[in-house]
Amino acid sequence: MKDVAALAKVSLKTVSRVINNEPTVNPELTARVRLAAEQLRYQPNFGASALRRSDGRSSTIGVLLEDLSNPFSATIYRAVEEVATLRSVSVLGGSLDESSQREHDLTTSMSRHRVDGVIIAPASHDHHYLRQEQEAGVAFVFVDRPPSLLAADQVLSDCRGASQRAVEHLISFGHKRIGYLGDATTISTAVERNLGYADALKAAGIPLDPSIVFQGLRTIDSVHEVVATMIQSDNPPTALFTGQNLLTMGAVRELRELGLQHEIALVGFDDFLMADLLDPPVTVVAQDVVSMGREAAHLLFDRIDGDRSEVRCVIVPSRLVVRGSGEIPPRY
Amino acid sequence: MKDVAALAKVSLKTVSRVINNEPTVNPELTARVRLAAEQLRYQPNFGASALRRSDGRSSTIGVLLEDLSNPFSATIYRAVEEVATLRSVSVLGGSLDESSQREHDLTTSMSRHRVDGVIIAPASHDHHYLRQEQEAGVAFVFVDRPPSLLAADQVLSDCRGASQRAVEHLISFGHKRIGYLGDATTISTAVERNLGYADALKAAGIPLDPSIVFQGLRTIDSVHEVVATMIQSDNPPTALFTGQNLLTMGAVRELRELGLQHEIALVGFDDFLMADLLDPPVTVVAQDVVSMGREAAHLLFDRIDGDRSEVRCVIVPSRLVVRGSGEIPPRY
DNA sequence: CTGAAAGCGCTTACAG
DNA sequence: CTGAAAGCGCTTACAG
Repeated sequence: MKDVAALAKVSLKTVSRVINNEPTVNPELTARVRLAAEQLRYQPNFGASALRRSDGRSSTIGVLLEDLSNPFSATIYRAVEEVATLRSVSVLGGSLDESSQREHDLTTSMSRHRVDGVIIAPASHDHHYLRQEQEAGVAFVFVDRPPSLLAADQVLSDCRGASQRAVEHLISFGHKRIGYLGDATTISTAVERNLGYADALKAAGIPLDPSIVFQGLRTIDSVHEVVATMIQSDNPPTALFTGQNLLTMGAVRELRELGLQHEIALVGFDDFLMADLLDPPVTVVAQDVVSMGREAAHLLFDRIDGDRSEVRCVIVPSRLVVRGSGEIPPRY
Repeated sequence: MKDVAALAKVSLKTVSRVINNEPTVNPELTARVRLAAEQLRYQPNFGASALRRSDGRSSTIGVLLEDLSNPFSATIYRAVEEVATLRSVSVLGGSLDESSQREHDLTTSMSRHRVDGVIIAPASHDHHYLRQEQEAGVAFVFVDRPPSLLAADQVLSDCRGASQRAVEHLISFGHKRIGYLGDATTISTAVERNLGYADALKAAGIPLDPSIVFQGLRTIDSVHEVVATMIQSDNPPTALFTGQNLLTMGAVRELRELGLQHEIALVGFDDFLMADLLDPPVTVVAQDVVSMGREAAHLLFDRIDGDRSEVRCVIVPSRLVVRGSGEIPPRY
């Protein structure tokens, strides 16, 4: 900037004015500055600018999700990026991998980068440590999972209600024995989905049988054994409800291997690519992931723009996508 | 930092030494500084630190890919993040969407953030504009697609050779009439894959028939019409080679709709989730995307660490995954 | 409308 | 081993 000022024969301050598009600059000087900046390929230094600005804005936000390589996180990231781009805001991304340690490390890193705000799908269950940050003016929006011990905006999908409707859908086809496969119970959405399952059974007067409820499953492979065990038991389920993407894929695979894909009904939580091309096509609860990301971004930027209204909680509705696997009647 | 120094009753410089883990500090002072920092919840300011440091390092890199919500880009991002995390480096992510404009905007933004390096899967075909940046010390590594008019490290997958082998695989089952579906010819990998297709035909002495070669396809939907037209022509292909993920899925869907999924052979470039569970399971060329991301990250950090050796080009091998759809013999 | 001085939070270069 | 001064690239607050 010093060099630009020298070349354009104006003061530093005038260069600063031109760069920041302040209106009160003589057009001739503006032209001279722009030319000089062009010639020197001058690029303003965001960091130095943020350091001195009174609002301290870095025009950078953090997006901390479970795993940027999984389709759910990737879609949220992209939806946020879209909104951020419109405001020329850069995005620092990070994957938490269900680790509280990484959550701490990455939020610390965000704070050292002096981001204006953070969108987070948390791994930990105690967020009071973010309180200082919030008070220091960093906006936080929780997405997919609510904050614990911290008042902050959140964008969630209706896991419990949507799960209940999905299981009721199975019940409406005559199923009374519905197996449940769910993720780790440390994950709030997994708990919600399990509750929705229980709600549906209760509403239909079906007793909950813990021997066909499996939680704490995390991968496609972990599902295989569980499904095989359930199916080969004395009193196997006639339908399955899977609480997550990868678990659904695992169940599809195992049912196929057992040759039971047309005998045992299946409804999964979370849609996935090609679900409609499998045999049978898989009925799922589809979350509106793009809306979740977009909503979270809008909330965040509202806060960054100074919205001090009380904490908001946005629930994004999910819908049941009927394709075939969930409409198989019970075998007996 | 000023406050920490005051509370610990030491100079600014001593706080700076403790924060940066310089060894030459009296343990007692170190303890006092740490305590004060703890009490004040002091977080060092990366930006201010980078501004003054002699090496100017920001401990931030940029990762600019086609679309962070697609599995290929997301996997690369994640692999890079993994390596960056080990070095406590933050990652600014961006999606280019095949737009040269966005490529310019985002590289400019990276440069204003004073990133130490950029990993990029470019959209444009002229990268000489990055020359200044390079000379200013910013490392660039191109991934998936080579740079044009710029000398820079690159990590590519063996598109041409792998495509040739895939088409030869079809030929080995007796196919002589193999349709080609490919992405926009402005994308270098799409061109390479098409060349591999042509190589295989040539090596087998099969004339290339332009009436069954379709390029410039970008989405699942765009494929439907093309496949239908080819199949319903007087002289339809007995096999298809699809040059990309989404095109393969589109072809699977259309063949299924035409009821020809067991009649017409199909090999796709790029693996995808559930490909093995379709009927028939889909034979694909699987790129080692994680290795590509990891290699790119290692190259980048080598450069950031001062490696000034000549430009490197890493080719990551792909492999043919035989599953069923590619082993269907010709109908006639 | 323009500019000279001060200072953001930090590290460098030097003196003690 | 410790600290006072200067300065990174920028914006603020003020004077003209």
